[in-house]
Amino acid sequence: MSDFRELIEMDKEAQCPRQYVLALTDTLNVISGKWKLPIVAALLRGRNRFKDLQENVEKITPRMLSKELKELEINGVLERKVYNQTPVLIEYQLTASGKNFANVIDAMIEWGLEHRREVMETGS
Amino acid sequence: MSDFRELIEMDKEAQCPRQYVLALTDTLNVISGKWKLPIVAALLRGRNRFKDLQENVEKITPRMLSKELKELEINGVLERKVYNQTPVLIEYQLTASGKNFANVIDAMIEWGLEHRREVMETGS
DNA sequence: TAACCCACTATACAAAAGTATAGTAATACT
DNA sequence: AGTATTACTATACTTTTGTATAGTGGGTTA
Repeated sequence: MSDFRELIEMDKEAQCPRQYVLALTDTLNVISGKWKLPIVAALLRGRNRFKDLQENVEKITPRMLSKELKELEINGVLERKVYNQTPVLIEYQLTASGKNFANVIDAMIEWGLEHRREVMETGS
Repeated sequence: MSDFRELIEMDKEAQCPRQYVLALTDTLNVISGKWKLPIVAALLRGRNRFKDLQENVEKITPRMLSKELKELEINGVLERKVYNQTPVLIEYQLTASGKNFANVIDAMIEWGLEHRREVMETGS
């Protein structure tokens, strides 16, 4: 049985263990806001230069892109790599964790699809 | 192979299918903001009256609780049930979809735990 | 040497989200 | 009659988040 479901079966008065709350908070840091998820998705699909991201994440301004990339870097989701060629090449690459985030996106998509089926059926 | 990973393997220039985007958006509607996830978590653990939620979701004001419950109801995540007893009893119960949301929370906790292990190891 | 591309940064502003505090309406309890 | 409980609502405010628009600095190309 999974982590959280296990918890649900526990004593109703018990608190959620601190490490689970921290883990959830970390995950929310990658999801929260308008842009982080689209950026991570774009990087999963291989667009990794600043300009590529500007083009592929619809209507994001350079200010927001810059800001979000910094936060994702701080949170260990991606790495900024500078290649000292001429012209200089800067790439944003997902870390191992960043790549694993596909699992979360997947769970989200699956829930969303199933939810739509449910809503259809029950007519709410 | 999972929905999204499958996509990553596809043509890099292809767009994300619309239904996946919609599904993701639905899921984000349950996650976004400061309070929805704690409320859903509390309901999964069985606290389902307004007052219970006020006590169990730390520091939420009645205004926010009311607002979030309405949105979650509109999105088909929970149902508001009025029992015409005296005194009247009002319960908020997760729908089937709402209960399934434990899967997403689970994926999030798992990613968060694994991410912390990764960050420890690589020392970033 | 002028225009162009890349990768941003700066400033000001607008909109969305959340907080603080108080109040309401229905019923029950003493 | 007065206090308590449940389930909220109303108003005003602050904070956070995101937008618009312009500009910078290094290099490259014509």
